[in-house]
Amino acid sequence: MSISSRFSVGIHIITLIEINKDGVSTSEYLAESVNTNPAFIRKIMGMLKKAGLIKVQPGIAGAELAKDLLDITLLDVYKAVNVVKDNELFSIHDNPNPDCTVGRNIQNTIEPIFFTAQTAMEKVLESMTIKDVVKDIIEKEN
Amino acid sequence: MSISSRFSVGIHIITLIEINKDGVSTSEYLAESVNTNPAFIRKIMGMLKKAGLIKVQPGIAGAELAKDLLDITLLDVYKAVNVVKDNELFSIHDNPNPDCTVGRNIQNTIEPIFFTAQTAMEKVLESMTIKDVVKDIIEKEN
DNA sequence: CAACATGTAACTACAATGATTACATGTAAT
DNA sequence: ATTACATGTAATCATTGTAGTTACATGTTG
Repeated sequence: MSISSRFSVGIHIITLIEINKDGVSTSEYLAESVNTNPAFIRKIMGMLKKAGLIKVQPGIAGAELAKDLLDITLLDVYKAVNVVKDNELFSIHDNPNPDCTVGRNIQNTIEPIFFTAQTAMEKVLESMTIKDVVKDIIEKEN
Repeated sequence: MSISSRFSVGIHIITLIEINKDGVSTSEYLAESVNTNPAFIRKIMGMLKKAGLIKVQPGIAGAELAKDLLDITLLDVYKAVNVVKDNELFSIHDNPNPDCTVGRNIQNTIEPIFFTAQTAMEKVLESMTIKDVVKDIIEKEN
């Protein structure tokens, strides 16, 4: 199991739109950098648009950021591309036997632990912004 | 995407072996509590055994814990059942375009962030032991 | 040897992913 | 308005992982 690459592709897209802000970021242009096909990029762009992170319009070439770099966290992107449902990073087997001490309690016991673990992960994503990513890439280029 | 229920089932199995320590925990008995089939339970038991968490022997009915309750963390179980490969909770799209500033740096920029996030999640799992789970279940019964 | 449990392999149905094609919709320039 | 081109979106496909199930080989004990 791995969290879908839509997440890393989403980060790539937003980062490139910023770095290419003086140019026109079409789905074809972005697809070439990501190394996939334009339709897949457009699907993800649709999700980012729906989440209010980027601006795209039918018929008009190119995408722009809809928010300041500092106001787009990696958690925003993660949620936008719908890779993990709320509180469902871990799946819990269903219908354990209610006639068994463990069976009738395991779900309620495990659920808060999984929630805490998932939240800890998401907090890290929330602490990083696209600005951090852009900055790091620019530094790596020098 | 969700992390396989093998993880929660693994926790269930170990917990039940402990709570049923005066009885015999066969794969059939465990399967009934988990509400699945014995072969699936045996597959997971094989993983837990390989990881040194439980003791099982071909031909001999029942399983026992191989370690003290306090020494089995949820991270141990998580790693045992092989639900997420090391450093691969998040997948990163491969072969981004090296001719693009973003393409040639995105992987190296994102990788440590994802590692930090995954580690934060796993630290939570490491802080909880089967003893905590058993204790919570017993408390819930009263 | 009989009864029974574990260890595995094989097969199935199902769902998610990412690639790809195709086409409808929308915009702008001529 | 027609042409050129970009976005939006649906449909299809191959691949992969999951969980369920059956079957049987292997091992132990009475």
